Amino acid sequence: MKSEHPMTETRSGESLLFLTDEQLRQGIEAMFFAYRGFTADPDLILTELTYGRAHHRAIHFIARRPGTTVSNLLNILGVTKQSLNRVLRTLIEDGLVKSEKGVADKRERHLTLTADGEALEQRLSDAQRARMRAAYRTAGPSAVAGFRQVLEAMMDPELRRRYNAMKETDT
Amino acid sequence: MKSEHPMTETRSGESLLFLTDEQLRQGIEAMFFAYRGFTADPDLILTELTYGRAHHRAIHFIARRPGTTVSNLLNILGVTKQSLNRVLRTLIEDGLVKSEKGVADKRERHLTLTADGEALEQRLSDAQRARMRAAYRTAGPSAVAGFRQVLEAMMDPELRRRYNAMKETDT
DNA sequence: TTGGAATGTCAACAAGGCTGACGTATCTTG
DNA sequence: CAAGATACGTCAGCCTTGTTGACATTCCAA
Repeated sequence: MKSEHPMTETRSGESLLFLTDEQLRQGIEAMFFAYRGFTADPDLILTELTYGRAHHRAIHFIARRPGTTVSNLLNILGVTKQSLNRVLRTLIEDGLVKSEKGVADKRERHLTLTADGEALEQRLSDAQRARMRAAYRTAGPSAVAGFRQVLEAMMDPELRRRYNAMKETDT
Repeated sequence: MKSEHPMTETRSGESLLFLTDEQLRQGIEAMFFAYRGFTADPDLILTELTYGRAHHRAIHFIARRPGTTVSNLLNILGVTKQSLNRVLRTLIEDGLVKSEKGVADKRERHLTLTADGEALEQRLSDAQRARMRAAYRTAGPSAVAGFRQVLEAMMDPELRRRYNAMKETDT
């Protein structure tokens, strides 16, 4: 079970090299280390404001879908409403997010960023995009395409659906 | 600033499409959603054992580097020794990890998995690899190469160094 | 009019980060 | 050999962010 020759090829010329346990393990570690880098820059900004990643996530998706409802946000973020509510409350108190009763359905709360909220969102996403941009530049366009394909294939179906819905409906 | 034509090409035929803010934002969201999938399967197993991701990370890197020291693990994981120690203590108490005084340097503790620890490590990494393998199959070999390139470019230099060191020295 | 959906909120708890302070072996170096 | 540095463990306390459970309010829709 230990060392099947790594250069084994199948009939159709499709390499199996990248499916060895060792290759998969390297992919796993790459995800682990890369995710640390992915969050490192925004985290610095958030810490100095005594916010956390949860605040960032809320701000990100409110920015992406201005006027979104609480329950929609709950579905995207995959946390309990109590957890989200704690974060939203501080953001609203601090004047970064505005919560407005729905017009069609007055039970719903529609969330939007205030001017201050947008300013912070810009700071955070600029920081995060800078690293992403550098990585994209280093790796090149075709690597980026592959990167996106693998990530998408790794998502749970329901989240993949949401992810693609987010892409399609352009703001 | 809003809608530069997305198909703009530069002199060398290098597409800038993948560097637009919108493309970068999609990459950011892809990372977010994919990481959820990435951790979902091991999390299920861990929860039923009343362990968390912190335990998984420790187990993973001890498995990868049997006999590694506490301080090496601290550097890889990027947490405080108090935090790591809390996790290690439970793993040792539960008989999954063995901690032994160093021979050359008796201050050091060398960590290895017990048979039970290896069994759990197998369960966890099988679950995580299954999803990774499926994603790799779906996306194909060249996508996988790109995936790895972008992730590596996204890491902090110090972590990239550790990541590559981990690859080179084959167990 | 009534059931259920959407939302908010209180309380209590746990995991897993963090800092700070200390203690104890054990190396290493002057 | 003495003194300082290093590796590790641990106690205490704090924070964020997740959880469950219970309950109130508002309002849509059948």
